[in-house]
Amino acid sequence: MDYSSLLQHVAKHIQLEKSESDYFLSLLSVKEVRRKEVLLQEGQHCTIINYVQQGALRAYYRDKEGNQNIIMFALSDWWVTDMYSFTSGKPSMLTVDALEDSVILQLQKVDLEKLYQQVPKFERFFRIIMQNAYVREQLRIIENLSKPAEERYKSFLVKYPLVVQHVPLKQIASYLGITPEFLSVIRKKSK
Amino acid sequence: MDYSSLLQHVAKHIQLEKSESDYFLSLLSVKEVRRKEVLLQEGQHCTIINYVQQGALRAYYRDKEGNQNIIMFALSDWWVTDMYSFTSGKPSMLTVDALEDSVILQLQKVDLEKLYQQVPKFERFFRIIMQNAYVREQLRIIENLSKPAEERYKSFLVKYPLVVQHVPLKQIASYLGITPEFLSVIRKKSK
DNA sequence: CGCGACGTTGATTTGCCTCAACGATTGTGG
DNA sequence: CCACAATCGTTGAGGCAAATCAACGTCGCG
Repeated sequence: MDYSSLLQHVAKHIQLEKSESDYFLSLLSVKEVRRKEVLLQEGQHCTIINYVQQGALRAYYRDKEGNQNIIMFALSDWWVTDMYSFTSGKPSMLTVDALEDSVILQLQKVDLEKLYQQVPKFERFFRIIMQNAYVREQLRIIENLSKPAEERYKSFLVKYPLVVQHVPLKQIASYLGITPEFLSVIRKKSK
Repeated sequence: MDYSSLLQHVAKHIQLEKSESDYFLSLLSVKEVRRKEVLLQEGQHCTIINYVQQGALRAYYRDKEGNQNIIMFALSDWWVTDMYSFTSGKPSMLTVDALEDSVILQLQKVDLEKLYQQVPKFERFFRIIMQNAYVREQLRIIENLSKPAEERYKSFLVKYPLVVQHVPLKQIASYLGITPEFLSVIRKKSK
């Protein structure tokens, strides 16, 4: 298994000794999933954080009416889990599944706690990851509150060009909080 | 100045030696603000993170049309800043001002960096703070995507009863992403 | 006391949804 | 490798949630 992309990703924020990165890698397990395979089912207790080495995942919330509301896409180099369930221990609200065949590195919550103790630098690493995640979610809230659907769509195209290549339009509609039909109307206007 | 509420808040997540908490407190400066006073103006470079010791702040985004979209309320024991600007160094998108006379403890970005170096435990502390902030924002996105305005309002009443006591309805409407007029319609129905 | 912010009401408009239908792909089992 | 089914993207008619605009009484504050 080639962990170079993960190690490069980590190296952007903290510097590790060889022994530290070895220890870190020893805590991970590799999971290969096929398209549509479910990594986390709504209602389960989420004890795993996933790093996408290759492929594409998504996380969605299913509401009372059964609609899927897409909360995030996760391409290569992204961390994804139900952080609410992961931190609180409560049943997860989200389902995480694979948009295409993917290679995932998994870290158990108990192992993450050990990692924090053995290599406190990872507190810094995940502090930065969480901080960025917080900022991203807040920017999304700002967009949702202040912009109409058409602008949110254009902004999405600019912000996540890679996602656009991997994901059908109806899922982008769901992420934007609109129906596929209405996205279609928007797209026609822009042409 | 009585820092006990801040120290109790910190102690929920990390244990500090006396020398460590003394150092931490030495980095803070106290700012007393009056109702309507601005702590951070949109467009400024945000280099301060604020802890609300007493009172109430809010952060809002002003869109092209000039509408205020309230991003967060911050009561006692909350941290508030424009985290986007704080971390990226870019001009802030948010304005932060006081909803009532308040006592704020301020920490400069450079001092926070020093704090991380001198007392690495604070990496853990802010990792947890950021993680919680991330989860909160994600839950808000889920609500905004999946629930109609009336349910979001009811849910807000349950989740932030203290805010309701401090804040006029039109600001709650803005937080919920609806107009004051429509909130009024919702409230009439519930009676 | 007077003025501006607030909360409310009603009439009208609009952004987006629902439902139904349709070709065009995609993918899958035989 | 084909045939059929499922998913996708799109179009249109009709409907609803929420916005806009205007008006009004109330209240806290200067």
